[in-house]
Amino acid sequence: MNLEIITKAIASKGLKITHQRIVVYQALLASVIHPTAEQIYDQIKESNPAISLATVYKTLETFVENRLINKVPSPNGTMRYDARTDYHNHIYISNTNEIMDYDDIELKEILLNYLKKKQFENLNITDFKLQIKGEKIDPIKGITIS
Amino acid sequence: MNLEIITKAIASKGLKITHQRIVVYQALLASVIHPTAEQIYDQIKESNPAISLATVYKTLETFVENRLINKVPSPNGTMRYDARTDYHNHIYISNTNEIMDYDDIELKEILLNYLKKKQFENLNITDFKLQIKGEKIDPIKGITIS
DNA sequence: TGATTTAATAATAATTATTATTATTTAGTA
DNA sequence: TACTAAATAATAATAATTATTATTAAATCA
Repeated sequence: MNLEIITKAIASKGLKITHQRIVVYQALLASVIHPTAEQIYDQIKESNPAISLATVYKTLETFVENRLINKVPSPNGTMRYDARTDYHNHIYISNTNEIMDYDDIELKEILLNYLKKKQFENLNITDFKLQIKGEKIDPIKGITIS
Repeated sequence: MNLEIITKAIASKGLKITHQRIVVYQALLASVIHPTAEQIYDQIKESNPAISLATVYKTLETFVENRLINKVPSPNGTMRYDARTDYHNHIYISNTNEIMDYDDIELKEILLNYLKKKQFENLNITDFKLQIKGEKIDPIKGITIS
């Protein structure tokens, strides 16, 4: 991923460009599983052994506060992180513990339409998404993927 | 809530009827906020000071394993519990930290239709729900409810 | 550019939420 | 009623996350 894009994204939120932030953001952008803070830490520590786990947590929280990334609660209770901030949905895969993105403009339209039609008294809707839960099937053996 | 219904529900899963289980299940059924284990513990301990927090956790987990109740991950990372097992959606209210049920047959139909139409390769969908996030509005003052 | 200021980080302690352990108690059943 | 397996209380342990503080680095500005 382009380093310039990364530094610009961080700077655009008025945040200082630091090596740690670049590395954490880069790792999150490169991941497709919606990693935990610890998974990001494990991934970056080989090439950056000086970065501490607490810094990873702090950095991620800073990004979330500045709406550069999103937090995703997962069914097993640990927080996951998502570099995407545009509209999309998630599929939680229970047998691999992955969280995958699910994109479909049609779905977004359907949901927007639906919510517009309905009345929600005294409630200001700030977000909505279809949460799909499923299990990956090994096409040969059936559902046995760990 | 009817004690007989509660004991029957517990027994229907082949679980022993204990005072602790009755009290925990009763408290969950009576709650509309989708409480945490600790909130249930706080609520029941006045009339049942001998029940320990660990028992509340254990009891809830037993209920979840036996599909008598459901676990609901929340945006702030702590687990919430839900006595309902029939199809319904949730609205997470960020300014009060409540989780509310949202029921609509039409929505269920829309989503079922949609998912049936789409192809998900190598994925067995086990659950889906619309996750709505919002904030309660004080009709007089605007959004200021804590 | 170099000094200064302010924010960020590393190291680690502390906290919170949850799970595990084990001795004791209890529910279901013979 | 007594037996046996399961459940509970008390508490220790663990996992995930947050707080603290001394140190370091980035941005500002003279």
